[in-house]
Amino acid sequence: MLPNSEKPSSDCCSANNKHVHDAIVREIRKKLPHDEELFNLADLFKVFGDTTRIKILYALSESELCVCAIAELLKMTQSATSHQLRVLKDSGLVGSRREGKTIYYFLTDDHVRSIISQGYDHITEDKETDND
Amino acid sequence: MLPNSEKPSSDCCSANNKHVHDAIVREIRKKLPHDEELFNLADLFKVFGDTTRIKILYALSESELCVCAIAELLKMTQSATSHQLRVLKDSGLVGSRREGKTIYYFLTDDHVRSIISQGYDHITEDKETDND
DNA sequence: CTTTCATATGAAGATTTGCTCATATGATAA
DNA sequence: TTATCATATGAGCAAATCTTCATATGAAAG
Repeated sequence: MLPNSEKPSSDCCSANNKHVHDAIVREIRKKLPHDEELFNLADLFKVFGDTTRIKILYALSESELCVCAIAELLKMTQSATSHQLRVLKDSGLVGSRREGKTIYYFLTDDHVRSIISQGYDHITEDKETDND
Repeated sequence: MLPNSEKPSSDCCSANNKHVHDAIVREIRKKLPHDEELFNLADLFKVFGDTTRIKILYALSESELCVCAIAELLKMTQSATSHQLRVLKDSGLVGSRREGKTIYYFLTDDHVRSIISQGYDHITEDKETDND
């Protein structure tokens, strides 16, 4: 939290009063990560932001799987599955391993499990925030 | 992990061999959360999957802020900011509080901080997974 | 080599998303 | 009440996204 002297003031936003919260804005801007990092962060979460991919990640957290098993699990085309696996692999969340003609996918680290787990905690808490 | 008897077999996917991994698929399907939960989970992460919203969440993790302060911080329109705040509020990640004409937004719980923090950990690890 | 099988990929179409613009709402001041 | 200020919201457009279809690649079997 910011020191008291910089607490938001209620008269704000009119052209001549804009400087009132300029101080706070500057203060917070200093603390924000750089745009590139924020962009990468958003990009990472974007990967989690799709039901198909979440399902794949969940499945892979149980066992490594070949593409056709995943496709069958998702009841989706092999093609669609493969496209999504590419997204997951590009993001570094999953890796792959060849065994003959088959290619197995697996989670590369435990961040995936913990991120999903935190998200799961959030949605399973039925906490209503009725601030209107 | 699945018991050894259910480990993926390398001959899979041909029409007559499909049953080979049917057992694994069934096993994993039992362990997956219901579609609705997975959908909600993806929806939650979708909220984090945008640079603007990540920036807002990061900012609010420092201090509650009024809309115009956030808009100024993001160098974005008041309208665009307000639209995104609505998304954040609908997802339950932020709440709002009125003080005169001004409306202050704030984080509703610490899941936001921990989820972002986990994501940040992931992207700042320069771990190359070169499994092709 | 040729065929088959498991997977990958490019193009295309439908849907979703994030911003802008104009306007609405709701609280305060005059 | 009327004017003003902070914020909210609906419509519309451009860009991103996800799936399908057709086809390409690459390994193993014949």
